[in-house]
Amino acid sequence: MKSGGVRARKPRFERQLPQQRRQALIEATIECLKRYGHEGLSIRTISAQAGVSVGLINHHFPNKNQLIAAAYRHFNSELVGGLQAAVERAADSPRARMRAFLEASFCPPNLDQDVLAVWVVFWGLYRHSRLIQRVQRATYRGYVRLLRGMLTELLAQARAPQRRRPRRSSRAARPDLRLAAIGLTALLDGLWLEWCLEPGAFRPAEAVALCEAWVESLCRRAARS
Amino acid sequence: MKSGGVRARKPRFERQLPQQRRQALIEATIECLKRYGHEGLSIRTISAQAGVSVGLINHHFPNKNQLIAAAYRHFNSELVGGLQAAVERAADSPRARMRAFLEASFCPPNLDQDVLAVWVVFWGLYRHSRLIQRVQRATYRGYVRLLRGMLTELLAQARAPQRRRPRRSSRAARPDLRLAAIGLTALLDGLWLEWCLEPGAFRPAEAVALCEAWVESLCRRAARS
DNA sequence: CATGCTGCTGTACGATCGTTCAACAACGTA
DNA sequence: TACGTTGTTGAACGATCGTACAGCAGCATG
Repeated sequence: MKSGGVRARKPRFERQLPQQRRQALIEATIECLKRYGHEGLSIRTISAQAGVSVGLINHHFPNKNQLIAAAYRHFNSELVGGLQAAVERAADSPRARMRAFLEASFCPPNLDQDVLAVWVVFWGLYRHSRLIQRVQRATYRGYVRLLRGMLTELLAQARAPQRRRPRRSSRAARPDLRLAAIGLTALLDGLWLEWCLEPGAFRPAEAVALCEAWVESLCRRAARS
Repeated sequence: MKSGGVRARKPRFERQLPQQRRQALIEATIECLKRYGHEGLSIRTISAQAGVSVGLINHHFPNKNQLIAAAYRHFNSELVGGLQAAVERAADSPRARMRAFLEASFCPPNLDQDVLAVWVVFWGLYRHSRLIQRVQRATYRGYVRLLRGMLTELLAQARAPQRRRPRRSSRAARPDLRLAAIGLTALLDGLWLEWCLEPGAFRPAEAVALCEAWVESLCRRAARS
């Protein structure tokens, strides 16, 4: 019994600001995806996870698909934001920034079997949901920009010591460099996928080493003009 | 009117052997996955696609999950079988066999957006279905054996010209070779994924070239003992 | 303490899901 | 032609889905 004679009746629910509640529902959605996969994507499962009633979701989101799209947007921007923060936290050298990027890619919370499971469910929705496609395009752009920015930094530095004035516009990368960039992305994604599927096969540091070796050979080729 | 006075009444359905019907249902399942994604995985959608009634599926399969697992098994073995056939069709040189493997990997019917969509749905089921996990383990083994076989062939040939008798057991590959094999798988899968997501980004032949360059540098390192 | 706004609850509804099963009918066989 | 086997149909069942909505109740305000 507390605070004198005042009735200590516990409220049956707590009102929250729409913004906070929306965020909680988004996080509950992702948690359900981690736990139950595609079957976790039901209004009742999500509302139970969030500790609210079934009706609340449609009070904050026009329909289920909008909630899922919002969760996808959140999940994407968490990834890109985390990588970007890691890069900005690193030293100023282009090589150190690339290393920070790679290490963040092969670290929790990104390197996680549950996280892969969530991605896979979202990818499964991609083909048949315009909402998901829109979110994908919007966030993937940030990822590509981040990675491409680091690569051009690196290549500019690799070329610089040899000749002061560039022979061509630096925007038009030579075809093998374009291919090498494509290969780096593929290697990165492939290693990430492989580790999540079979975490015992290799250590994260080894994945970083493989990617760095690729980048290094790329720089050597660039230096050879 | 045909064949004289005999009633030409069209039968309402055609009886088929269980084996044939099962196969037809499996193919209808995959077709539904290509068309409708995860939402295509319903008894009614699949039976409509196969042109049969809703009850027939449970006559040939104990339940829906068993049908899906059978479809997954079929899909997997089609992939591995196709790759294996391409390898065996190739010339006898290890390098030619590897090239055939890579070219088959970056060709229809494997290199297809619809096919990726089907894979993604299956992967989404993986975590929460023991049936799918069992099928995955059984078929993935064949894929790994095929790829590893070609790599050991290649490396054995690369080492042979230099020293006749191997210094160590050829089974215990040196750590960087093991890593390189992991990297090749990642590069292969990553490029495949990337192409399916964005078919315009590069040509299949370029993907083959990237993988072959990786294999070549791997052979060079092996030759250096 | 009374009032109003609105976040929130929870029942209800129609649609669709996987599965069951009794009846039907195609087709080999006698 | 009649029969028996069995592949096949399709209605029906209970469960669960997403959504709607009328009313409850938390909390700031006066």
